[in-house]
Amino acid sequence: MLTPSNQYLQAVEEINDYVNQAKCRASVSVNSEIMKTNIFIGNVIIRNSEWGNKFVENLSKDMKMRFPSAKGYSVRNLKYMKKFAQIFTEDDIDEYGLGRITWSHHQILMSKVSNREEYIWYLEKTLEHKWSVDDLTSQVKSQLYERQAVANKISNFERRLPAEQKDMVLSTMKDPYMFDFIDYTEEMLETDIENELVKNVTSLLMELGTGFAFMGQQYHLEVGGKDFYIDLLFYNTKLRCYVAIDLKTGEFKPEQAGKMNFYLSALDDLVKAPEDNPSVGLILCRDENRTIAEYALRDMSKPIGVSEYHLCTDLPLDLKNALPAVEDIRSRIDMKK
DNA sequence: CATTGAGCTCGGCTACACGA
DNA sequence: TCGTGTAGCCGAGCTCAATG
Repeated sequence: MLTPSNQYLQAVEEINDYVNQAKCRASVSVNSEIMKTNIFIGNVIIRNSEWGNKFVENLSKDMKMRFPSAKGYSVRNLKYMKKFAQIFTEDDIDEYGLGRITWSHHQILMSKVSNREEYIWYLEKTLEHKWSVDDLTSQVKSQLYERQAVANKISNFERRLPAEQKDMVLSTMKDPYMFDFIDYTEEMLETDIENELVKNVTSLLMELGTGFAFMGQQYHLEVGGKDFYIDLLFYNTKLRCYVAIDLKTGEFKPEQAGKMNFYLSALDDLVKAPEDNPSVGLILCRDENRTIAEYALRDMSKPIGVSEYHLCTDLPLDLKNALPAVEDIRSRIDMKK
């Protein structure tokens, strides 16, 4: 076989890119037409349905009779169309790229998100991170919007990071973080929680957000002949910087900010490459005292943020009591044997 | 060819809203 | 107040494409 020349490979690549883009444009345009149709049907429903006239139910039956092979005329779906038309107009399809996510994504957003701004925020995140319907469902359930977009986060990023990095870091940071994937018991120490997080590193990275790569647990730094260890160290490929995480089981204490400041100085000197952005620190605690945290961060020279994290046991007490105990379930299983 | 995952549609259950 | 309509939530089952 002939060795393909660079020019040949380039030509193949060029065609490949064009075809892929064309496929993508075609599916977006087909999907946009579906959205357009859904808004149209939705508007017809809005105009005609009155309380008690069973318009949606009858329409569903008739459409199914007229188009026996067509799907999507269930009562439930017609109601989604009605809701869709109440939220968006035809012009919004292009403006917000409504055709770039599937109807199932829209169903999730319609059923779980009440305000339009939040809806559009999730839509943009879905496109950005290429979330599947299930990904989107779990992100909406974890109230990502409240935690990431509207949360009043505690940090000194505003003053300690260059403008172009600041916004990206702030939009990456969450408050609180949800570590509900680990099995928490009351007697667990910081290191136990940390070990559990590392054990479930896939879930941890998912919760931290896109671009995070795990560098190590108890990351070793040697300064002035002494050993120091960073709880968890990550590199974020989008932010192009190291992210050091310090995990605390109690409430936030001011000295933790000083310690983090020291770690970040060491990290910037010893590990950071010249082309990397300044390293960022994140102190995670069970309870953030906003006033203390804001004071403590004010005079730190390095960019540091403070967030709370929640574990699965942070359930309201009455809910916790309503759940059966492990022994309870076990005894019932034994009974069945 | 079997398996797996994503997307899609549907129906059951339930709580709430409406109006006679 | 009560019967009926509406909407939300969740799981089942299906298709289709990718993968080994």
